Amino acid sequence: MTKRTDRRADALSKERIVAAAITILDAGGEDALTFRALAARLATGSGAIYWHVADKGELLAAATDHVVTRAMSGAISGMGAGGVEPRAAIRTIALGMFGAIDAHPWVGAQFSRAPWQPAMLRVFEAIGGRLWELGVPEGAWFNAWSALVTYIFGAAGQNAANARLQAPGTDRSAALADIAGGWARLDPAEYPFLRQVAPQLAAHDDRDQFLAGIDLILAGIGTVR
Amino acid sequence: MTKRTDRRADALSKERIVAAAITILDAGGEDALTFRALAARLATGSGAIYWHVADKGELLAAATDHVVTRAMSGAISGMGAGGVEPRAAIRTIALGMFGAIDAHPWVGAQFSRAPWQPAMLRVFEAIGGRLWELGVPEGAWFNAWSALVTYIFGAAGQNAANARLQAPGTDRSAALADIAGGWARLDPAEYPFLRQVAPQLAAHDDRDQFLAGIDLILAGIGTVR
DNA sequence: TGGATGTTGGAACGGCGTTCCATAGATATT
DNA sequence: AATATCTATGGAACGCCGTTCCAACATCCA
Repeated sequence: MTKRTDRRADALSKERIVAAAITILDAGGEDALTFRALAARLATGSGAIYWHVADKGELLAAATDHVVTRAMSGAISGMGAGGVEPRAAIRTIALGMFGAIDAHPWVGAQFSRAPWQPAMLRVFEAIGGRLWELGVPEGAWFNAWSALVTYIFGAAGQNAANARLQAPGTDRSAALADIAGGWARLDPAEYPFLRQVAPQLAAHDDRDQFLAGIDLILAGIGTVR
Repeated sequence: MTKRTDRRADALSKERIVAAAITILDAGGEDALTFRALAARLATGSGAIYWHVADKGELLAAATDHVVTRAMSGAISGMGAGGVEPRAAIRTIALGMFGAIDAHPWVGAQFSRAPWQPAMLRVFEAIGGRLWELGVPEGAWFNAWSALVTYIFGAAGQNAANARLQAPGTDRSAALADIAGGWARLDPAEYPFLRQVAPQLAAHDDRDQFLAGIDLILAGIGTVR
């Protein structure tokens, strides 16, 4: 019925459409993904795309799912067979998500629009499973899990947002130095703290910063006994 | 020059436009805010609005700034004059942001599009200042501050996203029970953790959950000495 | 009083997501 | 083998969006 033979060598399919969408998203961000651009790239009409995909939301969800799935399997395979210390495993998983969103900033905005996606469940489970291994007491499972997951996706998403709103040409450290410079020039009476940490804002590494947050939460979880 | 007299009793102004925008956003979400709807509500044309506001981005930024400013002053006045335990103060500020985003879910999406807004700086400073009072060692200031701020805005934003994508009529607990039910029916071999915590997902309170995360991070910060 | 200047509001433009539909290719039926 | 049916295609058209343009009006200074 549906797929007895390929009627054309370049037949459309949801997979081909999602792949093209990811290419466009990576190249030009979320605004660049239009059904017209997609149709042009696939040498077809926009109507044909709607035969395989319900709407733009489903397309973005499918693209996100694809990226997250790849990142998760990459992180897991990177850990090899069992025996990894649970805290290290959590860091690896978190970094996997961070890296995926960093490489595909449009994914960051997508989390807020479609949580509970299948690929996300694997991430959720992976984090939760390691908390078990850590010996977190049962009463604290949900809170510990929720804090970690919230932080991971929140931080990665915010990082992607920063990347997204940066002018394409400019480099990150210059933009950051600009903001830090602004902080350093704030009123000392009203903003003593921001003035104080401005140099660290300018110098910080997003990845290290992200991991430091993970470690703080893990340390907090460690106090629950 | 600009404002010697009011030429009309109902003269347009950025304040009136922003107020109308907030009303529309609260009533119908981000999609409902269009320049046509805004013009209709203000009984004018879309062109007139552009005389006071550069574009939709500036309008959303101004609306966000307004809401955050109000929430912050509310949180601060709620604490009375000095002497509040720093951890309690941090919880109050965090809850203020959480409440603001909960009441105006569209604000959640805005953070990612325009961080570094003036109102945000006050929040940033308030959190940082309390870390000082807590006696966090200087080397840990930036990490502790960053983790807290990231968590607060990430969690509040995700919570708003969940609220946003819920059908207007349906109630929260039913939707949550649906998702929890799905978790409970997952493959036990692949998703043991999610099956285990599904009941807690169904029963949890977003606010308590949010605060539990704050407390975990504060506990983690407490281990840095 | 008469330009100059600060505002207004509605028409128009290009682009978007989506729908519609005529049609071609593949399969099923006789 | 001929016909009918169904899957899949691609381009035109619809309504809405953000934004720009501009003719007209209100107010102010000379």
